[in-house]
Amino acid sequence: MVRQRSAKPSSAGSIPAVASIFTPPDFNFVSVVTSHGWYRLAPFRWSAEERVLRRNDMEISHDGKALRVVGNADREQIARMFQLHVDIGEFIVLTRSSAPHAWVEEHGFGRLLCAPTLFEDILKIILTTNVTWSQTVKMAANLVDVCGRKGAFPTPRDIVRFTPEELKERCRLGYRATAIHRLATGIADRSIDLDALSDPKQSTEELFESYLTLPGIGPYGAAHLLAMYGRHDFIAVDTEFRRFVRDTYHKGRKVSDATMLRRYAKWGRWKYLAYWAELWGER
DNA sequence: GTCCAGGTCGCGC
DNA sequence: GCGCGACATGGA
Repeated sequence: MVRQRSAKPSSAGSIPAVASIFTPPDFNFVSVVTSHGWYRLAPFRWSAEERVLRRNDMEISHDGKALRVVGNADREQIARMFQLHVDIGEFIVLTRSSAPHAWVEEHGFGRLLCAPTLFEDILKIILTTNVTWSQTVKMAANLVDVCGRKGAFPTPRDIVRFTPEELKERCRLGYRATAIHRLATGIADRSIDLDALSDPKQSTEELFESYLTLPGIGPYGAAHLLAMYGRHDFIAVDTEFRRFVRDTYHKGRKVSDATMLRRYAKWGRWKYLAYWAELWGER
């Protein structure tokens, strides 16, 4: 057992590194963290009171100018998580002339919280398909508990240690276990190359098509993945989008997807973010 | 028991 | 290309 009692960090683990990572002027920490549901999925933990976002191996806060990261502060991963590389300037300009988006600029809305890795984002998107949110939360927690190491989100190698049946049974993944196992296997044996798939030199349309080749990822998931990449040309059409547009603009009447999407055409490469802002502002 | 949830896939036409 | 049913799970 550990007999360490002092406030000093245990000698077994290195002293936690502290890093400061500067953020763009239009960056709003709380807005990004709560931009969508990811902060409620393991291993993320969010304390609204402390304004601290935690994962198994890091603790992140913001002092107004920079992110303060205690623990494993891989800069590339931090930048990915908070979309620090995404320039939302053009979107902000557009919101100034749209009444439903009048609050966006002041609130600092525009960046979406991502996982440190594309793999984690893909899995979590699969976990959101055709289930209730409460089940998504449970499946993510199960994946971390059953397959992850020391509270971390499982890597492809961690997943491949289990059979699809074991994943289904122990993580309660349902039929999603097949796609998740195939994805992990493909990455582990290099038949799926996520870096090549998400090559930023590709056009958004090409990226979309690339994501569609991934097991468990259809048009909804591909659009969602693009958004995590800061590209909002495609709206992830799902029951939530249909409900919102139907109730907000069509008095609850049924309309085609094409009609719904037409409403956001004027937003150009910011369609999904524009819709997401409206949905977000509704709360 | 039935329906459905921030869908995806494979099949038949 | 497009429509349709199956697909695990758990809550309403």
